Amino acid sequence: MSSNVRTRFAPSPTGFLHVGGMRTALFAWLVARQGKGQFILRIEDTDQKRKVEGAEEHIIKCLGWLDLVPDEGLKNPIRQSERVKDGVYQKWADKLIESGRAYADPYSPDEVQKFREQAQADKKPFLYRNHRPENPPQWKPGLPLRFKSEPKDYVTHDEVMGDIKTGPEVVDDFILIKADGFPTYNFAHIVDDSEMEISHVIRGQEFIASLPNYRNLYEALDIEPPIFATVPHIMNEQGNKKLSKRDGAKDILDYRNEGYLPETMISFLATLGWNDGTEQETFTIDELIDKFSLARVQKSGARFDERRLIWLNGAHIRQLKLDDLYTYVSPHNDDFIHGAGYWPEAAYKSKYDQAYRKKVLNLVQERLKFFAELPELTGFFFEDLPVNPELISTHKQLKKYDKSELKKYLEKAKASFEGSDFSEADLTDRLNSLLEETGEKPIVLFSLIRIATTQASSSPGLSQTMAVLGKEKCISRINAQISAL
RNA sequence: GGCCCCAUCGUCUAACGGCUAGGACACCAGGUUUUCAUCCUGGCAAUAGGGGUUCGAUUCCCCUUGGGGUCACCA
Repeated sequence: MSSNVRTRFAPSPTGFLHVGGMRTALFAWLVARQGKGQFILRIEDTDQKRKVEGAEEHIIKCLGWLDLVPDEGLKNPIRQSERVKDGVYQKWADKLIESGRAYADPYSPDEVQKFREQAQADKKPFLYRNHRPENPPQWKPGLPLRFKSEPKDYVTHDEVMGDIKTGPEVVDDFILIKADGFPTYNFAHIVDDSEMEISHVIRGQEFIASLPNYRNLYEALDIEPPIFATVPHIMNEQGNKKLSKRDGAKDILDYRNEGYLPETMISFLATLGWNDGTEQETFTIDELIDKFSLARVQKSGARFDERRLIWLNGAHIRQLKLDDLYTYVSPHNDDFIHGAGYWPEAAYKSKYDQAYRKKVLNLVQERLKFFAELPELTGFFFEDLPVNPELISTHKQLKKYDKSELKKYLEKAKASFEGSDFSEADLTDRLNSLLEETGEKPIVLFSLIRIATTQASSSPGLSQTMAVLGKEKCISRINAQISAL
C-alpha cells in the first residue's frame, strides 16, 4: 500500500449539500493538501431510487465555490453506477463467493422484515445472522448477496474518536449486492477506497457503528483498512438532532446567493468543531492547511449557530478593498446573479454611474453583513422613497415636537443647504451652525434632517450621506417632507 | 431495548493533574459630539450529579443522569 495521502469526498447525489456535508469535504480536502496528496471526488449513486437530477452538478458547484477542487473526479466524475457496469464490484463479490464469505439471501424483504419486527418486539437488536440459512441457494443476479461475517472483538482506532472497543454482537451479515444488482454503500465504498488507494476515510458519525462490520469485510477481502476519521455531526440550532435537510438546513449555495464570502464559509466550517488550541478565531485557507489536524477535531457535535456566521461575514466584508467588494456585489456572469447583482434595481438606471455606486458602497461597507442586505441599506441613494410619517411619529425625541416647529427647522436647514457646495466638510460645518442657531440637540435636529433626506430608519453618517446624494435630491426631499408635515 | 460515542458560560470553545476556569459569538451598559453600524472599554454567564484516586481533579477511574448515533436490498 502506498503511503501517499489520498482522501475522498464521496457524496450521494440525492439533493443539495448543507454545511455538514461541506465541512466533511473541507476536512478531507485539508488533509489531502497538507499531506501533499490528492483529493478525490466520487459520486456514490448506487441507489437508483434516491438519485436526484442535477445533484451531481450541484455538488461540483459547491466545491467550486469554496475552491475545494478535486484532483481526480472533477472533469470525469467517478460514479459508482458506471463502475457497476464495468463489473468492478462483481469481481470482488465473486472472490467472496468463492472463498465462502458471501451467500445468496433466500428471504423476501417481507420475511426479513418479520425477523426484524420480532427482534424489536423482543427488545433486541436485529441480527440477520441469527437467521442465516443453512443451505443457501446458488447466488444468481436478482437475489441479494450477503456477507458471511465472522463476528469477533475489535478495537478500532479512529483519528478523531480514539480507540473504539466493540464486541462480536455488532458484527452481522449485511447485504453486499442488492436484488437490483447494485452494490450497497457498505460494500462499494470499501472496494472503491481500496482500488483508488484512499489513505484516509473521513466521514460523518452515522458510520461509526458500522466500523466493526467494515473491519470484518476488509479482512475477508484481504484489504489493509485505511485510516478512519469520524467527524461528529453538526447539530441543528436546537441541538437535538443532526443537521438535516428535512430539518430546515440550508443549501450551501443559498449562503453564496445571500452574499456570504467563500473565505467566511471556509473559516466558519473549519472552526465548527475544530480549533488550533490558541485563541485565534478566524483562519485563512493557507493557515488551515498549515494548522489543521484531525486529532484536534471535537468529539462532540457542534450546533450550527448562524449568528456567528453572520458576524464572521461582516468582519470579512469590512476587510475587503472597496474595488473587490464592488466586484462581488455587481452583476457578473455567474448563474446566480442577474440584472443589478446585489444592488437595488434602481442602482442601474442610466443616471447612476459606477463612481456613484462605489461612493454609496463605501458608506455602507462597515454595516453590511451579507450582500443581500444591500438594497435595504442603499435604496434611498437611488430612488426617492415616499415620505413615511411613522419615522417621525415613532421617533422617541421627534414625536414630542409640534409639526410647525419641525417645519421651521427644515426650512432653516434648507435655506442653509441652498448655499452649500455639498462637500462633506461644508455640510458638516453647516449642520453644526444649525445646531447653534436653533439651540437644539443633535439627536433632534439631525434625526429630522436624516429622516427628511433618506426616509429610512437608519443611514450612514448624515453629512456623508447628503454629500453623496447631492444638492438636488436633498433639497427636493426636504421639500417633500415639509409639505407632508 | 442492545451496542457505540459524547458532556466547560445561551452558543462555539481553551485550560502537561496545579493562578481569580481564558477567548469568541450573542446579550447588557458606557464612550467615539444624529440614527443604525463600526471601533474602544466594561459587565453578565460554565466545569450535569454522586462517589473514588491524589497534597491538589475541568482534567484520571466508577456509577447515575442527560444528549447523539446505530440496529435498511439509504448512504
